[in-house]
Amino acid sequence: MSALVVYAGSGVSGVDGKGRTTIPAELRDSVQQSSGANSVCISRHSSLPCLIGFGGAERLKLRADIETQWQSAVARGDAFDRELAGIPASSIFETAFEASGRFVLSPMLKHFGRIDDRAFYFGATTHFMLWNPDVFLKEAPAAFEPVKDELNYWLNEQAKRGK
Amino acid sequence: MSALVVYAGSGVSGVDGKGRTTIPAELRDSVQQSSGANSVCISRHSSLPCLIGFGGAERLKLRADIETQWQSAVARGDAFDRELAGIPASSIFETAFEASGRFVLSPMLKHFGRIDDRAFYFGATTHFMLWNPDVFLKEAPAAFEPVKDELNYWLNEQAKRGK
DNA sequence: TTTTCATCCATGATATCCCTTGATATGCAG
DNA sequence: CTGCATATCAAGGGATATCATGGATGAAAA
Repeated sequence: MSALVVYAGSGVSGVDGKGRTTIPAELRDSVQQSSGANSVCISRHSSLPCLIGFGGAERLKLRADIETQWQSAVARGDAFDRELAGIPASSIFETAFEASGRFVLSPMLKHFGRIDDRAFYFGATTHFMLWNPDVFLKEAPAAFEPVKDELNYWLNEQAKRGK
Repeated sequence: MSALVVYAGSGVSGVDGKGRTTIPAELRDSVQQSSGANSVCISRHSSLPCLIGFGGAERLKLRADIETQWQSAVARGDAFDRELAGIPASSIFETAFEASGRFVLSPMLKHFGRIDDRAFYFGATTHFMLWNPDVFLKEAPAAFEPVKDELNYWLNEQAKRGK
């Protein structure tokens, strides 16, 4: 484990009545390499109405980063509240996914990620994001403009194949 | 791997019903030398209706760069948004090609690159470009004028050989 | 018992791999 | 230079694996 991986690729996946959703294959491979197992970490985004996901190595990295921030703050003589800094990472949920890449989105994650019956997955190099497609098109910041093109492509494809 | 190479040479290659296309031999050698493997990165161009390509493992380098930037930002006490920094690299697609140099252009890349049943490849030193021949002749900026001559040469050759 | 939840199996559609083929390029001997 | 054998090229086709998803099974909780 602990390999440096790249999260890339995108796709729209369904979310069924049980909250089950499938991570697109390309992203799933990255998550597996990062975790060394069939396990994915999902977390609320700190400011945007979406979820973020990554493998186990990234989670450990977040922990290590806090130590680094603390040490360099001390070295500069700045204040750094390690307790506060650790709170965001505490809402990361790690769940197992089956061989097919499918896992259960808890009702709470669905709530905070505003996920309904479809999820738009896309890699962002160091992690991946999970949006409600409608919310993404309407509310994602300008920096995501090229990714909106991708989503529109997928929605078009799905429409062509009859829903 | 990771050698400094020059992408040069040009050619027109077919794109079959499965989206399969062959990188011309000369360019393929550069890609192999650059990546040390049978892997190529393809990406949308940021402003032109074409695709750009280069050796594989480039994405991994971008990820490593982001980590480096993050670390030095932390050391200086600066802010660094790792999430946003990862977005541009997310639209680079890495794919393996077979020994013959053939790989699959995903439907999405075909869409954004406006590729139909033929692809015009040409080296541009630091990378190579991939155009729909018709689009290239009609819409490429003036700077590509000399390259248009090359394309016309290839199209002439193909016409002579029937088809 | 009834419900809940995770694991396992089933399925149709699609993509990936590998072998083949015809055309062209290259090397070498006569 | 000519002729032939070999290597390499681009492209086609088909068996097989993988994808995403729907549903069934079975164990533990309510």
